[in-house]
Amino acid sequence: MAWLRVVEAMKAPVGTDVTIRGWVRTRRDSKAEGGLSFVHVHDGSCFDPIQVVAKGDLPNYASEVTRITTHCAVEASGTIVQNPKGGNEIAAREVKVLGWVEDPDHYPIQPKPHSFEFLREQAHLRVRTNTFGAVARVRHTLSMAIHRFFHERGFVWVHTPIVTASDCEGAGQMFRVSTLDAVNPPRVKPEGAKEAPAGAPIDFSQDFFGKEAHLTVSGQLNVETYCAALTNVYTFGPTFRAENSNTSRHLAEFWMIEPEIAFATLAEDAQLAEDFIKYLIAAVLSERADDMKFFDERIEKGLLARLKHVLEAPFRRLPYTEAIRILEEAITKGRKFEYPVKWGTDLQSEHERYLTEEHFKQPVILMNYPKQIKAFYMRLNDPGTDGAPGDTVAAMDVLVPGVGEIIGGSQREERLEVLDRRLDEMGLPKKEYWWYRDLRRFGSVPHAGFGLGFERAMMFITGMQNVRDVIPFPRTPKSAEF
RNA sequence: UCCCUGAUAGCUCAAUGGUAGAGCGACCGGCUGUUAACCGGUAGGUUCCAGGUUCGAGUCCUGGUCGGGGAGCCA
Repeated sequence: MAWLRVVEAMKAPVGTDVTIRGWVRTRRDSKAEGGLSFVHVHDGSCFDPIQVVAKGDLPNYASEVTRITTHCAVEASGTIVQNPKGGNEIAAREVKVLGWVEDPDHYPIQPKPHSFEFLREQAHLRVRTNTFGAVARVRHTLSMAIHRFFHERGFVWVHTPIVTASDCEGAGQMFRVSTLDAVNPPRVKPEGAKEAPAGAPIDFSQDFFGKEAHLTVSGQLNVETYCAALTNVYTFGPTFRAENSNTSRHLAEFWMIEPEIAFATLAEDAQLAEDFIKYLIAAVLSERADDMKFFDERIEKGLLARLKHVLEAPFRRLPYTEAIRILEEAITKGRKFEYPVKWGTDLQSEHERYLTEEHFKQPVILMNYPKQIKAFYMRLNDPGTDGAPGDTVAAMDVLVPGVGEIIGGSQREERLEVLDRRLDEMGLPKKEYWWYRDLRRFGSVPHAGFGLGFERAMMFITGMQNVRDVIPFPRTPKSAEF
């Protein structure tokens, strides 16, 4: 008898002989017809469990079937029949218990609502619940859609390194990677001295890589090198930030997607970002309609309407300078903000939300920011772009209703002399960027890219409120239990 | 890191400084092609940790640990 996944058994013709395997959600008993039990079994292949109907004449009915509790592992064989209220169920000929749940009184997961905070402490078991099963499937579907989007467009997936020995990837505290004795590390000895004096600098030349090494905070600088040969490339991998951030939107370990396109300007970068987001939404809506219906009903009311709106609305291109003007106008009309609006300063999230949720009511791509609030590698615009009162760079942020910033990107500075001036202005050592600068010396072309935080995209698409609940085993300050 | 807030049964929560309780879940029984099932009963406690005040602390005080919300940083 064929073993079918639950999703297949649900669609099998009435009369088919099947075996299913999985974990029990709930069991209900009836004394009618000489005793029968309704056992709901799920195996992760779809949102709904399948109902197994076990009758009292099964040899192990009293001894085992009626003792089944939530999350026992079972194998059930029988015939597909029509449920009186619609849908397939299995009239069981045999129900085997493959794994009991010991001490069900103290089993943490019960057939009842649990708080996400509690389930985070049971990360090894929470994936057996409705919500986290749905999150896992959507996360997989989103990952596949990301690769498919780029693959269909001729992009090459580049595996940028996890360990980096350059300490110049930009802002953000990094995790150190070292094999040195942390308690008693080797220290630099002065010329001719036998012993290093107390408090001397640590001698990283003796470390594994011969220099200080860290976990990556971004693959962008590396991926730019492949962009300058393969034209269209992207990274999709883990990223690490040792910031002491305790919020519902930050992780110490998260996944990031960073496409990089050659022979392209900011306008093409923005178009790519819009096409990308719409592709992802469409893919998840069509491939995981069951899970998305659950998120819409139980996690965020109106989620599907919000996503469909993003799918249909064109993304509004808006120069930063124009955004400031709109915000100042709103203030003169009486709109109150906690933080002031001033050209040259970064927009607060309340400003971003006003623009995308109240003023335009559609996704907004903010472009051309003041150079002083952006990174060194962003391309310097011509003076007077958008009528700006100061220098701007070709940066863009994609803002969406309900979540705010979801993508940050830019056209990169391809002119060596301008890049060098920016490095000098920001006090960054040119020597450390020697290979990045080489790209501007040997066949430099205009290019652009952006970064999308994968878990933030998950929050945007599922409506889940805490980033710790859209990754299997979240790493945050003071927390790496699993 | 800062501000606010919390930690009591497997879970969600109550308990004026004076015998630690309920609902759900688990277990037992009743009823029922059940599906958030329903009805009755039973069991279940290091009140986060370490000190302190008090005749007496779940409750008050001090310190810590961890959780949640917000802010900053950002993706």
